[in-house]
Amino acid sequence: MSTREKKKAAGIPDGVIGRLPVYYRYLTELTENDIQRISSAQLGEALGITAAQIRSDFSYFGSFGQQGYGYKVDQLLEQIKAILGLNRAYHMVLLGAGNLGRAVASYGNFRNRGFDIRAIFDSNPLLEGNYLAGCIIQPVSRLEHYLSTNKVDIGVLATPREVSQEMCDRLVAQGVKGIWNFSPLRLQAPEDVVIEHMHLTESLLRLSFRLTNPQAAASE
Amino acid sequence: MSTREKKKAAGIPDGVIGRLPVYYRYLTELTENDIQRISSAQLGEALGITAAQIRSDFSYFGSFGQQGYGYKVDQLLEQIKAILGLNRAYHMVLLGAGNLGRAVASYGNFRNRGFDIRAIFDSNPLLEGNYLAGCIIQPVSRLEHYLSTNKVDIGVLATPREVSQEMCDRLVAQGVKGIWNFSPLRLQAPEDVVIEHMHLTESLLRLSFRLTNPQAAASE
DNA sequence: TAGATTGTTAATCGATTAACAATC
DNA sequence: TAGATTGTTAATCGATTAACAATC
Repeated sequence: MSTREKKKAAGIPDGVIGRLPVYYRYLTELTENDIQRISSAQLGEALGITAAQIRSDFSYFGSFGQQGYGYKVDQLLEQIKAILGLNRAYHMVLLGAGNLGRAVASYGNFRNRGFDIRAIFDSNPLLEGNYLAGCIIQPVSRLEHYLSTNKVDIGVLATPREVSQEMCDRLVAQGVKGIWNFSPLRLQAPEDVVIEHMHLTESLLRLSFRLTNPQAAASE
Repeated sequence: MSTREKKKAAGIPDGVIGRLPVYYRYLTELTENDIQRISSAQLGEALGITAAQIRSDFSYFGSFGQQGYGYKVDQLLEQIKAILGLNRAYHMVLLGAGNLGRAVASYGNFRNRGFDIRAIFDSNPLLEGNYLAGCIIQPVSRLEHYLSTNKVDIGVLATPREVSQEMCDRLVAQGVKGIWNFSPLRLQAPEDVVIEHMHLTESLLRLSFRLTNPQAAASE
């Protein structure tokens, strides 16, 4: 077993997973500015990460550079896109067309990267039939029918806290493996379901903590 | 120097800061259900955290329990509220009244905890004068005047990426020490400014990674 | 070739966990 | 008092950093 296989077998650390999107965004910027070559030292300088950590992060997935040269930006970007799973499209459904749901549905930054919200459900009959981001808002009772006739990759939960767990269960029961959760609640789901939390309140409380305890800072 | 002082002097680990809001929410739930007493073992069971870690986390800030008894829920909650800085009000301004800004302004979950958005700015003249969450939308040119006559604690950035750094600079120049950043950009600011990022795209990319690399899971 | 920079190993650092004396 | 559980110390684990042989 190679070092890489050993590292990977133990699971990719959360820190690494968190930095991959950061690399992705910066490399995208570099290609937009026609920069073709970068070293781990330059990358680290730009992102506030040590060069050793960057090389260590990449080494979980392969060898993408050349000694004495560094990395070809476009090649490295392609590798990271592949690692992040960005070479395919994701079929998404949105549950909850309230303020937050509408914002997510209208958010352009991931739409054009293959993350397509293709159906929207809300329990409010007043919203039924309205258009939102190119989708007709459907009653939640139609959820199972939709999921059984469409292979959905990701369910976006922008529902009130009280119903989020039930909605999560219904998504999972129909085979949805990814949940993007905006409701202020830790969801329970089987191990093979991936849940990513976007907790506005927790984020704001961290900010509040850091404002209240300046000495605790260090972060970033 | 006590152990606690030594620990704290080295800075509070991000992991601890991240768990504090989790404790806060769960303890709030317990008080709502009139549960008055809890041990670190029970707390850990409920939150998927080891009891030792919970006690270690608390010990950064003091001794809140009693041997042989555990913790009084209401006392512990009060302590954590104080640690998180929730015994005061925060004067907030929102920059950007687009989809995301509107969602944040309308989001109730932190409004009633002393986080008050008291002014909203947008560069779009069509939005000027409209009401949003009880505030009149003002032109961005009024920002400095507002900040110079109001002590603002937190600026919420829901602006397009292109202008976010400039808006951040203008907030910081007028003494705003906390930035809640929703725009897909790492902001530059002096050390004493606390920046908390809410990066939708990064979150979605982490989800995409975990869906693509199931073996990497382990998380949560 | 000489210079530069990778990928990887070893060393360090820091966070988590286990153990237990203190004590309610 | 006996039982339970804390707060803290020591042990473990894992992630980050430094160093360097490999090599483009």
